Amino acid sequence: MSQGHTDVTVQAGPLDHICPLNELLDRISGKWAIGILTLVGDRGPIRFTELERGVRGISRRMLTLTLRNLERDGLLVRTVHPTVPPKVEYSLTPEARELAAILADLTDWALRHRPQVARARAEYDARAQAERER
Amino acid sequence: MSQGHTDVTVQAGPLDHICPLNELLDRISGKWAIGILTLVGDRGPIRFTELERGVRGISRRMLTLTLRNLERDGLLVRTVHPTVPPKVEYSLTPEARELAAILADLTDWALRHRPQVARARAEYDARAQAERER
DNA sequence: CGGGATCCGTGAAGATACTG
DNA sequence: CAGTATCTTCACGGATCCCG
Repeated sequence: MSQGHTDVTVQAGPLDHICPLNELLDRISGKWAIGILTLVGDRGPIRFTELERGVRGISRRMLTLTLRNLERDGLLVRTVHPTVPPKVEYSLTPEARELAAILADLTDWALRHRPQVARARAEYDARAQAERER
Repeated sequence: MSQGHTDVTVQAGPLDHICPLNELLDRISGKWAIGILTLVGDRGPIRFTELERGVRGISRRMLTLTLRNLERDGLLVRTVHPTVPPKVEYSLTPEARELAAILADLTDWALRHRPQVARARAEYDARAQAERER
């Protein structure tokens, strides 16, 4: 599964900080991109306000910015219906649908391992605390 | 690694819907976590300096910080060999191995779609430019 | 309704120097 | 070798107001 994928080390060309890992990170990092992609994937074509309600805690500004970036990268399609009041819908491009599937796996992983991670964190903090008191 | 606290209500209620998505993001966001997990997964037990060379562009400080966070979350195991000079090796925990497989899929996606994303970005920027000049 | 513009705080990340 | 310690910078993201 993790067989054929690329080497992170990429044999030392001086230009190789163009590593695709960082490009990927620029795409899905930020607090909101994954959540938005997931939601758009689940709810099909979805309106701005629906997204705003669906992604808990996001501000109008960050929703707009994240949508623009995803659109710019060719992951989202923005469709404007010239009605009044305006109606704008967002949907995934085919490539983004592939990505959304992987992100679903990620979310699944997070769900399954949530308790273990919480426990590990508590133990680590407890040990760190104990050492500080020695 | 979330910054400005969205600070959800302290009360436990129906509004307490803190989806695991954000927890996941805290875990793998940051510029370096994915790269490190991938590299540790590929190279098995790996030493600090090897990581420093393998992850291009990372500073000593950020490597340390990211390693500590991953260890704290129970994704990495840090093994100290009390030799001289010191030797420290990092390896994945079983849960992290699952995660690394998914991250490999992600990296794969990034590789496969790199050209399309670049093209989409160029087109978007061109259109934006054209509009600004109208 | 679906944004854009602006101001601002804060944490992520860089640079540099030192250490057991 | 494998880290700490400090200082600084920067851009992410929140809050607020405005607009077609």
